[in-house]
Amino acid sequence: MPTPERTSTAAIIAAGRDILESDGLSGLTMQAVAARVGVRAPSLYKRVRDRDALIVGVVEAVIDDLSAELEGVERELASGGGDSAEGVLAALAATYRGFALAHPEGFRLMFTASAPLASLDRAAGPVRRASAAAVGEEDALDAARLVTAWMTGFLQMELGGAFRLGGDIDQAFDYGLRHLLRGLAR
Amino acid sequence: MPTPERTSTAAIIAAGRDILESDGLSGLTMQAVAARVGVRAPSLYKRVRDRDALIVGVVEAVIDDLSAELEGVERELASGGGDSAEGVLAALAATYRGFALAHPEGFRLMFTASAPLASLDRAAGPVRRASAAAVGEEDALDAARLVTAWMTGFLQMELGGAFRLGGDIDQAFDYGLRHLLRGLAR
DNA sequence: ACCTGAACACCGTTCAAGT
DNA sequence: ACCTGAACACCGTTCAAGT
Repeated sequence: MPTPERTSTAAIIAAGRDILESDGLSGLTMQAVAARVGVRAPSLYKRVRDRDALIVGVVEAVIDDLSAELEGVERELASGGGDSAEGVLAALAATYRGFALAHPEGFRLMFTASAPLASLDRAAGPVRRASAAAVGEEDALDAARLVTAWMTGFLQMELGGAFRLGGDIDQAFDYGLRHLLRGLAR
Repeated sequence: MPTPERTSTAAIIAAGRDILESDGLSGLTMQAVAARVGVRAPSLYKRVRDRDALIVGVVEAVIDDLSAELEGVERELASGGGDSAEGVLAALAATYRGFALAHPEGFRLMFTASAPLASLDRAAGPVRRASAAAVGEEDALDAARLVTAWMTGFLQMELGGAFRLGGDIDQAFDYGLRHLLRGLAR
């Protein structure tokens, strides 16, 4: 006899994201997720293969959100017109940092759990296109990797508390961005 | 009646590092470490508070090794003389990358598990001093953070397979280093 | 003094049985 | 068709009992 579904994959992923941010990766247990969506842990296996697959789903959702934010900035600045490629890169960097500080656990997980290639590709698009505008198509990939690697490493360090030695973090971010763009200028 | 010790903290940490590199963090269990040093899991609690403390000990040992390598490069180039600050930074970056590729799990853990401040401070020394020589004392900390963040992010991405989209990774590293130094040049 | 078996709590996962 | 209790394997951790 058919029974109505009591939850959904989307609800499970959403619950996973909430729990991840509040309790960290170790708190992201099948039982915690099940309790939040109102079923027992074994029922989750109807929708996700195992805990690893759930984590990948969560990471994918996080990356999609980040992509949407970056694409939004890209669109705004394009429609406004008159923005230099450097200005676009600066805006993307600020957005990237804002996202990391707003979703620290999800951001860290992006580089721990292996996300689907398509997600990463989409997220890399805006910086990649702004880099092409700044340095030309030939060096675009290398330049985008330079910018992305710096942002990623900086935020990893900021979130991990590696900047405990002092100094102004906002200023360090600004210094890094300025000198990075200077190194890329043609 | 006193009994001779059958293991030591040093042996436990060393076993932890081996297991970490071969089986990853999830394989680093108390039982696996105990088996490797020849005791039962409960005996480990005589020397380490819990699994988290063991992980911190492993990370500290990894950072100390990295620090020693970086200091070795610093010493060599100083005694050789005639090396520009940029040359020293390039050599340190190559050493940093070599270490990450040789000990990928340990390297990743450096930014996941929170290491003691003193360890991080020591590891940051060589890049910090080379940066001071390159850009002057006032901007040294910001410049060192720019270089370190880029290296860290780049390697995090390389190890995590975020470069699956193609392109030559060695060339991307070289491109990044060159343009970074260009951005820092006075 | 150090080591161990036994025990407990907790988690991931499977599966037969319920509706 | 979906959900659940029961069960199993595995892990971290504690502790009384061994030597």
